[in-house]
Amino acid sequence: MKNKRLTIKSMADEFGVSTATISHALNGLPGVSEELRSRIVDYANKNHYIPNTFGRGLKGIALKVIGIVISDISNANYYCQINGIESVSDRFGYNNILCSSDDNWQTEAAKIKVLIEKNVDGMIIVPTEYPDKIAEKELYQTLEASGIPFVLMNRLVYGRNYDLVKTDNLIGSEMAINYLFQKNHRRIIHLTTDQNTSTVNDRAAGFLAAMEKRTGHAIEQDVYRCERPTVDLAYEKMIQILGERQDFTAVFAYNDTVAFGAIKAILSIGKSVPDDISVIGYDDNVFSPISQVPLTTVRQDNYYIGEKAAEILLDKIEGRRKKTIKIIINPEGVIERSSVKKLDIV
Amino acid sequence: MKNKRLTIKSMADEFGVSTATISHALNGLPGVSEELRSRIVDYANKNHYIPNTFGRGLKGIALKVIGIVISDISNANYYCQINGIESVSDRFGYNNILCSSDDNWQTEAAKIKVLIEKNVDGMIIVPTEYPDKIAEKELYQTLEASGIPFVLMNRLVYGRNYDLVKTDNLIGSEMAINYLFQKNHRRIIHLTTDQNTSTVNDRAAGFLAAMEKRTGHAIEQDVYRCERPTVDLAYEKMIQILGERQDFTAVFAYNDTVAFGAIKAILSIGKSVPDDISVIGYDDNVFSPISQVPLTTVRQDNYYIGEKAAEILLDKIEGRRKKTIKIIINPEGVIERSSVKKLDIV
DNA sequence: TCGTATATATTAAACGTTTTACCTCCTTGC
DNA sequence: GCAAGGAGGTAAAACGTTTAATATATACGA
Repeated sequence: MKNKRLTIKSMADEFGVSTATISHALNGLPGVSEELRSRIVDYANKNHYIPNTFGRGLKGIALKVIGIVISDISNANYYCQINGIESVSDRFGYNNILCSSDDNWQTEAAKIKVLIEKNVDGMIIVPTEYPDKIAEKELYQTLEASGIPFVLMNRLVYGRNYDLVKTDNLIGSEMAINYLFQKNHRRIIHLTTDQNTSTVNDRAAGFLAAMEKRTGHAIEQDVYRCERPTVDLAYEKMIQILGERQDFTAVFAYNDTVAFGAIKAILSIGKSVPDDISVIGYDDNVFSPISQVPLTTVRQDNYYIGEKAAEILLDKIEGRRKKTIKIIINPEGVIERSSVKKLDIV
Repeated sequence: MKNKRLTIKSMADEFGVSTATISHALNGLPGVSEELRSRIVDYANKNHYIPNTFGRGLKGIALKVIGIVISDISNANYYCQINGIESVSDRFGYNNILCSSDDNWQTEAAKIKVLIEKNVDGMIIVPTEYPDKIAEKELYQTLEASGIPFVLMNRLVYGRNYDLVKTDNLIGSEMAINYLFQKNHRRIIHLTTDQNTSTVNDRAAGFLAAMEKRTGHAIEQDVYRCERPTVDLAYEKMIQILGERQDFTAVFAYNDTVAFGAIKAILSIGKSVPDDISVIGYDDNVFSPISQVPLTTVRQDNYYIGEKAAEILLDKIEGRRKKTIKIIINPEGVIERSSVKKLDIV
């Protein structure tokens, strides 16, 4: 009893005309009388005709769909980026399909393959880390072989030269450190994660470079890593750090979520943020203004990043651009709230 | 120079055999010598062959894809539900495509139509409110005509009898009110939103019913609505309320995000939460434990909801279930944190 | 040696669309 | 009265895959 979907052929039978005529009528092509056309169109609407993608796709018609593969939908920042993407894809008449890789490379590879199979017209990918370099190579070869244009967002893939839109995390870190120095902090640690993404690495490298520049020597041991950037794992790591040393006055967190975990840990041992220890985050999460201690953090324009990525992708899809391009956007700066205290000069 | 994708036909030419042989080899069907099969399979792997969905789809082969249309990807709660869905769809070998309607009915209708066009095997939908009832009818007729099974999640569509998985928001509200009464609160207001979804309506109705039960009379005027459930809009509304009256001791918020806005407003006029005014939320957001005032809130098992929705959908897709089913899950209860104070008995 | 399996491969149709080339009628202008 | 052209339509191929039906060669048992 399964509802058989309306097809061009069935309508052709219904009207006693050829499939070509139905197709022409529905697509507004010449060669059909106005009278017949309107009868056909009315019938199609009344019966909720939706063209079969497979039939169309096989004819090589662009379906105007772009696939987005992000690393973690639970991260509120992506929401802005996705909005940015949607604003431009809407403008060009494209639809988006969103997949989350959950920062798992196997999931990512699977989702990308599904998108290739589904013949999306292009992809925007936030690449995850591949511990298995052969699998990574495999995936990108498949992607290239598919001929589907794609743009990387936020993170680059080491050793590969693809289109890319991201912020300059080195500069972002420098902004954070400069801000802390301005507030007279000198002993600063960086709490980040074990992931080997360019974002993580750049923010850590930026931290070390800025410390080097300011103090003449960067201390690798001041960089701490929790397994993944969650509140709970950051909390645990911070507890551990506080057990080992308390000679620092400020924590520069990899992102706001990590900062939340750090703050939770500091408060839990009876210390105050920012009176005892200052914390600065990165990303300007929606919750940062209303978190336990409203968070001072480095802000980047996520909406703009999404827009740019989509623009480049559409240029590629529609043949307006051939050469690969990398867009590196500067962070907007430090948003001041109340998690950093100005110290007296020592 | 666009990379032509590898096709069965091109491989048939390459090997000097028929397309049937290639297809059999690749699909592990009998009728091909082991020697030839392995040469073909090797060649396909080496050249990153990915079968063309359009060709397969046209043959009526299930692609094992389910479409998820949620109302708001920025809402962290959906993340758990999506995880629940993925856990079961993974188990059955299905992939997910995620779309966000942004709580906009036109967007929702557009995305659903794209999913129908793409011939997904099923959908899980968190339906938004349609001010235009004709458009709503239109959409659901199209959906039914498509023959694609779907399950509603979280919210029902008024006047329609579809498969559904949701929690009992009436009971959730009652839990919140009971908890507040236990803490000796008697004068309670409800801050919710203008949206006409079943979730909003049920939580408000639950509030009024519980108040009626406890006090003998429910006061419609104790229900306040901001336009949409965002921190900022809830903040504004709460500021306005506080300007009009301060005769209540507790606020029951529609969800945690609204609660955050309410708390922000109360603090901003120099009052304390919970010492002056208590606030209870709903949803148990990831940020609720670490918000400005750690939030006491009603918790529901979102992962389980996602799982159930996916299970029902897959039963429908694979023909194990015919009749429509509604699963109404009880909320887990109130999670106690520090935004509600126990009052002295008056 | 024949008939019969068996293994291996092919042919051709089918799925739903679009599109090119073609057909038939009717106007119109000369 | 006829050519040219337009309007309204059809036939058939093509896209990439799967699959039922069929073909061929080889091996085997009797």
